[in-house]
Amino acid sequence: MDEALIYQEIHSAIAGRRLQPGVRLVEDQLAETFGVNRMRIRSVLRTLAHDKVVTLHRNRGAVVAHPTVREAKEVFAARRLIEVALAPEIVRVADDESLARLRAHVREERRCESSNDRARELHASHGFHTLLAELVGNRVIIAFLRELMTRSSLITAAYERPDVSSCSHKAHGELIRFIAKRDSAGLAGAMLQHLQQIESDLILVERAEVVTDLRSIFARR
Amino acid sequence: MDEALIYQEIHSAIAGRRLQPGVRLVEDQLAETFGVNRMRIRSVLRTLAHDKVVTLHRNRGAVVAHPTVREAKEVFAARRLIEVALAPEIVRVADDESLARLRAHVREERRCESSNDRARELHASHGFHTLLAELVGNRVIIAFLRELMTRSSLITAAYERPDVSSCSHKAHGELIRFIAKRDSAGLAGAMLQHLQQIESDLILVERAEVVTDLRSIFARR
DNA sequence: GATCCCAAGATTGTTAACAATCAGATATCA
DNA sequence: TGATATCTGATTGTTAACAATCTTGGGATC
Repeated sequence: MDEALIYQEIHSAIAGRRLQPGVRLVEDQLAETFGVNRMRIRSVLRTLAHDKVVTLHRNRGAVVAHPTVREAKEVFAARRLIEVALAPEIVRVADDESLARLRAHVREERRCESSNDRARELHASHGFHTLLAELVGNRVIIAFLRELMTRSSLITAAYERPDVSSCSHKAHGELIRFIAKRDSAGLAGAMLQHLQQIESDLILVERAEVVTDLRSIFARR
Repeated sequence: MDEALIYQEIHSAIAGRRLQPGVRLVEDQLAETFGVNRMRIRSVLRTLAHDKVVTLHRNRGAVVAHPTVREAKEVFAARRLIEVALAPEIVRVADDESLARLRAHVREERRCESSNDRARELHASHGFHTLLAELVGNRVIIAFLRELMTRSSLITAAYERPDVSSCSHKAHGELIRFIAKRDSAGLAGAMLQHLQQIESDLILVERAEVVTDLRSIFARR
């Protein structure tokens, strides 16, 4: 199995919430799972760590990254900066075909939302933001935004409210309407509001480390 | 020697133009140079490749990356997008101490320019742009900008005009004046112009591969 | 009953040897 | 001479074994 494929596989498992923040990634297990040598896995884990998707602890292996509150805020600030700045570019390049692609994507989002699979729903929602960058076509920006979306997935997994009610496809529909009107200022404003809404749907408060040591919990009794 | 240090060392050698685009990076040589096992080097080279600082060719090793013209244009477009969007943030956070740091940096740039060491001059100039991001303090943005500056170094090394006459410290002085006036629109405009100037100082035309096979050149005679 | 200590097992980190591949040199033939 | 095939050395890719380190569980001690 190719190294790039293993990277993709683990990456999408994390972005798709099949691996939650904090989960340990044991080299031997992964090596056996993908039928490759342990060295391949080590190399992939290094790369993922460089992307802030996993965290490496010396002599103690890799875990799925658990973003700090500060990191979460910085990621969202970066998204606001870049995605809002992208608005004029999007309006500039968007043609009828682009609009059709965007609308098709929102329909897909609605389907995912009604499927009651939160991970799938979020994946579709994030795909919309990446798609906007893809329309502009700058691969550097696309790569940045992909990274930010992956990290957003981790952030959501770590800090999501229990009582979520996102409906981001509605916000996305509004964005499309501004693009169709070629209103870049309106698009920028709506994008800013949308991103602020997403962030405010989180509980960005540092929690105490999840205690796995049951003994210390029940010691009092 | 720590792996992070080796990464830093090679990275700064490339960013500082001591290693030109296209230069081969032989694992054994690097391993001996840094007094470590070859595996360490392999791992570092993978990471550098992921950063687009080196290019890996299967079974043929690593070379210092030689950005394409398209890549160069995309990097500059990304810089315009991000650095211009950063203007309001910079004006918002900049205090007297920030201005002092910026002015000190420009003085350093002037010294470097008079030293007639083009690599050192460029390094100082790039440092100014990174410093602006550092003032804002968002580590995600700082990382993005660092990456963009490194890639800009490679682009300059590959596509610089022979008759350079940058004087970027003058443009930087102008930026500082806008910051001092708290004029974020002016800062944004000046930044855009500055970045366009830098790009137009390059010759962004794809060249034929440098021919190392002298025989094919002199075959006609 | 709580705390400390130590050993065993599990896991990661490192190394050196071997295999596969490529580039350049040499040999072969028209 | 020029084109093609083959060989050789250099370099990269892979593997398995070994070393170092951490975690866990049990027992000794207070």
